[in-house]
Amino acid sequence: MKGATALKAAAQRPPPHLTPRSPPQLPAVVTEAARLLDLTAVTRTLRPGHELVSEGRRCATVSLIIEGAALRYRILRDGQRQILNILLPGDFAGVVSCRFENAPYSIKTLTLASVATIPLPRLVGLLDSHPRLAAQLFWRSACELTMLAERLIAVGRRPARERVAHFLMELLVRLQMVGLADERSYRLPLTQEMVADTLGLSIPYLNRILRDLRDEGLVRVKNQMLIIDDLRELSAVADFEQGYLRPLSIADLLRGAPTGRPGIPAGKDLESFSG
Amino acid sequence: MKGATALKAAAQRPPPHLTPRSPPQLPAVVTEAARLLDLTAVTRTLRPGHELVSEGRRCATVSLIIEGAALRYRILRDGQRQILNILLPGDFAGVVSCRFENAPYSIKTLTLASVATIPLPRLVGLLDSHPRLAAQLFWRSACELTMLAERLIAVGRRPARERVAHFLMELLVRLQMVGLADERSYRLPLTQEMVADTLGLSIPYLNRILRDLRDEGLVRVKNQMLIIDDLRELSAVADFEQGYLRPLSIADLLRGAPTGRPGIPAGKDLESFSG
DNA sequence: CGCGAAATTGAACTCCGTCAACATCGGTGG
DNA sequence: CCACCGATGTTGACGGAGTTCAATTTCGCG
Repeated sequence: MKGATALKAAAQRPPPHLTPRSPPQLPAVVTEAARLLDLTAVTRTLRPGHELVSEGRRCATVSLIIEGAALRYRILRDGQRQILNILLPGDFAGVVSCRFENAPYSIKTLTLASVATIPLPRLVGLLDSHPRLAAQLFWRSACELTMLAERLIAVGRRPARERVAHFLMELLVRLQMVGLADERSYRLPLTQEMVADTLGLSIPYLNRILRDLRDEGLVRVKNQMLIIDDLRELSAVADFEQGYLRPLSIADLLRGAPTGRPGIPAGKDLESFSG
Repeated sequence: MKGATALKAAAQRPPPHLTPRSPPQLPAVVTEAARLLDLTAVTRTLRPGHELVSEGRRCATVSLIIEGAALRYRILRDGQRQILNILLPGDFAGVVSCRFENAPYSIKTLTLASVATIPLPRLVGLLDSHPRLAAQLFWRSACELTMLAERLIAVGRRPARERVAHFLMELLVRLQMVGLADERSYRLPLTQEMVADTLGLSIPYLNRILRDLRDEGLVRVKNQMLIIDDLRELSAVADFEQGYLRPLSIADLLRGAPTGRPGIPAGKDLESFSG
């Protein structure tokens, strides 16, 4: 699982967790950034629960998630937890945290995961020597900001029910984009506690909402599979507009208008980075 | 107010609104990014309420805030508003929105403001030709993400009172960093409605919290001046750690440990970008 | 089979939103 | 200089969305 070829290998091997329905593809990972990292990063396989970044400590590396998922979160003084985002294949962990003397957040693998880790000084060097990488990462950050903002909107102003529906829809689209979800279902390795901590809700209330949605025939959870029975309705309940997950290609930024349909984000950019 | 020298001029001229107490300084703005933008951007003076970015429309320019303040927000289907962040001098507006066919948010000037606007294609070109600019903007985005994340934590898991205190503290530090606040007071051109929409609270409840804080001798609002009477206590109530507003210098990222104290962020980087 | 984690449900409670009225303030026109 | 007016600030009463606490069940896994 170590070595410089792990990135490419990952694109051909089925992820052990977050098992895909369709042929296991990791589209976003095959890009300039990933290729460059590939040359200098050390790829490891980590068990679930491995702490990639520890709040309060210096974070000196950045990791690209190749397979599996991770959570970025903060524990408050009263013990409550706020999960900030869910990292999927193609996302970076540690970019945020490494800018501070003390990492403001923790990042922990949710599943068995393989990650490519690069020392911070080396990343800085890469940015210096590969201008296009820096620009790509910059533009990617805009998408990451969008996802966070959308979460803030949901937590700040959406009622709990809408919030849950929105979250489930976002996860569907994000997982679809990395080939880990089919048309209307995906594997959800999240406990209800995690979902509650993501959405700023209590566990019992989240559970009730989930039951309501199930009773109304919108979604079901079987094992860890989430099945959306009424996509249209769930999307309506969620007030979900998937546009914010579909950035224009960087090439399109050069023109006044986009070339192709924005629905297909050219599959060229990486996903997002966190931590 | 137009022309290529406006940026430098701004550093010597007192901002008409957001009046500074100490000598009017705009430290963060004097950097590589600002200098480069200076060459190609058009600097304008905008009245309060001018919409820099309109939700749902294509955003084809990015603007650097030189003087004044702006708000980035979303209006929900039921008419509610969530303010995502407050843009201060040194912040960019539109970086996020311009990545999408339809801008996901609106940005509106809060005060009289002067902004340097650059067409998106030109910015893309600059990133291409000036690698260090891209890297700087990339690292800046990490700070922007941190601020958003911190807001999400507050809205998701902090009780209203703590949330308000935290917000007031954050504003204090941010304004101090651009020379617009003194030791424990600043001018706050925000209505209570805006603060409520920032923190996901209702106006009456926010008002009550403000009254409580005032009755307890923690803060006062006179005219539009916010005066913190008990900084220690407010900070404690807020569970406020200002570290997340003080990134390491990019130079420090090259080493395992920082060179100077992180409390002084080398004053070299730009602030944040939004929209 | 048995154990700990996670899911589920109920009941009581409370933080915070909604609604509505009123006060205050800055500006504007007479 | 005063009357007026819309926007903002302030307060009270009430209700409800969501939390807390606690118990029970189910599930995953050894």
